[in-house]
Amino acid sequence: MQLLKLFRSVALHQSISKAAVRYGVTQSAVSQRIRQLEQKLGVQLLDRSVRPLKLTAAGQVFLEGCNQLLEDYERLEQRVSGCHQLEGTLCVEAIYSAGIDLLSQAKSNFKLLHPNVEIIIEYKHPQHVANAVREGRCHLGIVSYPDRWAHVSFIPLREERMGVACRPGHPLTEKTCVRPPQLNDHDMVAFESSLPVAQHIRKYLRKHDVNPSIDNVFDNIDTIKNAVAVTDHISILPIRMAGREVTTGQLSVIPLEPELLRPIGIIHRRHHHGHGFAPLTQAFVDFLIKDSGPDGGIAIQAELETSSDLAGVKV
Amino acid sequence: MQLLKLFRSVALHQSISKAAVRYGVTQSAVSQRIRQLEQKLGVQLLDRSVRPLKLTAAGQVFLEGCNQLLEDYERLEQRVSGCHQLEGTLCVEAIYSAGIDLLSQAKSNFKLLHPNVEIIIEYKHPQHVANAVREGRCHLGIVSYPDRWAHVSFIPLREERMGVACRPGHPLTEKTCVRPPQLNDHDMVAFESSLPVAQHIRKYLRKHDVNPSIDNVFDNIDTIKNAVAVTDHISILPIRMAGREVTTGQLSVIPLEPELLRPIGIIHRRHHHGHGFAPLTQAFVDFLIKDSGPDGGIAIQAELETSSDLAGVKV
DNA sequence: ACTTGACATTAGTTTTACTAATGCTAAGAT
DNA sequence: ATCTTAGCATTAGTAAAACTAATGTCAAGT
Repeated sequence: MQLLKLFRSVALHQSISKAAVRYGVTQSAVSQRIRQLEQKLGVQLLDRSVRPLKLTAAGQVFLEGCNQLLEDYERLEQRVSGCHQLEGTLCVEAIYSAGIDLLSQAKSNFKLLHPNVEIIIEYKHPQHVANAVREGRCHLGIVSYPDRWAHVSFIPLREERMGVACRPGHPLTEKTCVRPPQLNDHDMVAFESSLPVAQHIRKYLRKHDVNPSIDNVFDNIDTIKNAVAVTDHISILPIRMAGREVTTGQLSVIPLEPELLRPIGIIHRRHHHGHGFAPLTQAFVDFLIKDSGPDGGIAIQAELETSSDLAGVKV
Repeated sequence: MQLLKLFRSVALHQSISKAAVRYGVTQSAVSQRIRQLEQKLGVQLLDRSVRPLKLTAAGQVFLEGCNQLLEDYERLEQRVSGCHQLEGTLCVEAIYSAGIDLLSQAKSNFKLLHPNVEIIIEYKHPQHVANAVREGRCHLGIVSYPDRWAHVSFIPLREERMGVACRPGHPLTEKTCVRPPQLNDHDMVAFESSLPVAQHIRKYLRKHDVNPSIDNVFDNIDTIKNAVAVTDHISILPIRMAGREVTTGQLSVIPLEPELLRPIGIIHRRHHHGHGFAPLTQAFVDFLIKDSGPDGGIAIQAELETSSDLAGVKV
């Protein structure tokens, strides 16, 4: 079953390494497992001689079968488990920037399904979120940049594409995408430098040999958006985060090229020797994973995988 | 997938230990695995408070689903693998008593499916079969009493119920079954004492405190049947082995009670680190397993399990 | 031709599955 | 009612499978 899901993931992404990220394991592990599957079936499923890899004829047939089987199995699981009506209280802490749109919607949808569940969400500085998770003061955390948080497990949710924000009518808006050199020509506002996202952006800029003048730093995305909207300054932020302001005409956002991705995921206390999540927590994690549809990041697309299949990476 | 097959096996046998035998693992392993499945689903599948155990409501639903899924998967496997037309030569050695009826039929049926395959079957003394397998002089061996053959793997096929054979009209034929004490009243012919089956029977007799007079021993079941048919002697042999003689009225066979079972199985060289059977060998093993329907022994019934699922026991 | 991203491969480690031994309990026997 | 037996659970220890980290190889883009 697990193996079928993995294969489906590889097929959908047309990539072994992407599937590996999705499942929180190494590329090597997926490679070996798929190879095993092929051996057992006695057929080549993937054509690895082209990039990106594609399915062989047998692989396509098998993919269809997988989809059917996995769907059937999920249905069976539901039927057998009998819809346990969940109740209880769940505490989640999230970084403001990633969490607010992701979670407020998820929260209300989840409560529609399980009316007796109370969900408490608090928005904090990344470090506070990680601490709260580590010390057991909340069940789950929503953060970016998994590798920064030690002693907790990480479940990837999505990767958000970053773009350049500026006021409408700004000279940059004539471009369809922005390349790093162009950033030198404009003043910027940026995230406060202790935030992981700021470090990530700095690394990107250094890599592409640009050194824009940073006029102001803020620890809060709303302030940044505000500053950009009322001045000629530009800023780099997750494209999706400015969605509302773009539709109301307050901001313009142009994609960066080459693309810069910001991984978002769930962190939780490591659970050992078979003690997984509490049922409520598990259900919410599953919900978030299904909910986090395609975005700038990992195309989760039709993959309706659940967290029980996804190994929490130890970081 | 494997797990679903295991559950199905437990459900069909209404027994964890039977399923364990079927899959060549310990009762403990099956117990743990089923428990795991139940935990993952969050439901009780088996009602263990009664003997023999029975399925809970959820278990029955799940069983149906399993059957459907496994069937679909098998179909998919076939479709994807594309019916490889097998060819080559397969050497099998078998003990005379167990093999002759089992194999001659299997051989012709198998050759119907794979006309380009040559199957060579030789009938030998048990020790010779084991040696041939161990030394790689043949691909497979058919023997009884798995635990006697060291350094090879064993795949269980069936367990044959033993009975008392005598000439028609013999006083014993009035009974519907024979209990050990009654054996004391008649002279016997027996298997040659080096044969595993002879040792097994002796153990049974000792356990039930009978000590019948054994007049003659033979290393050959046909000679025994002959001797029984033309004298007042009785003998203990696998019921199924006298099938033809019973229908033609040459012999009578009455079941022993409590029952005495003789396990029959396939032995083969142990394969390590992932190197399984050659495709042809694998196919024939699968064929034998499906072929060996219900008998006096393990009720394989509707279980269409294949050998790739069955672990070869190391003995 | 060179670089890069993506997959394969290998050796070593962690995790999972299994065994062997023992304990417990329902069903049938005395 | 008490005893026996067959069958499942449980445990600690071991074997096997899965995974990681590091390195090698090759297709596609610069």
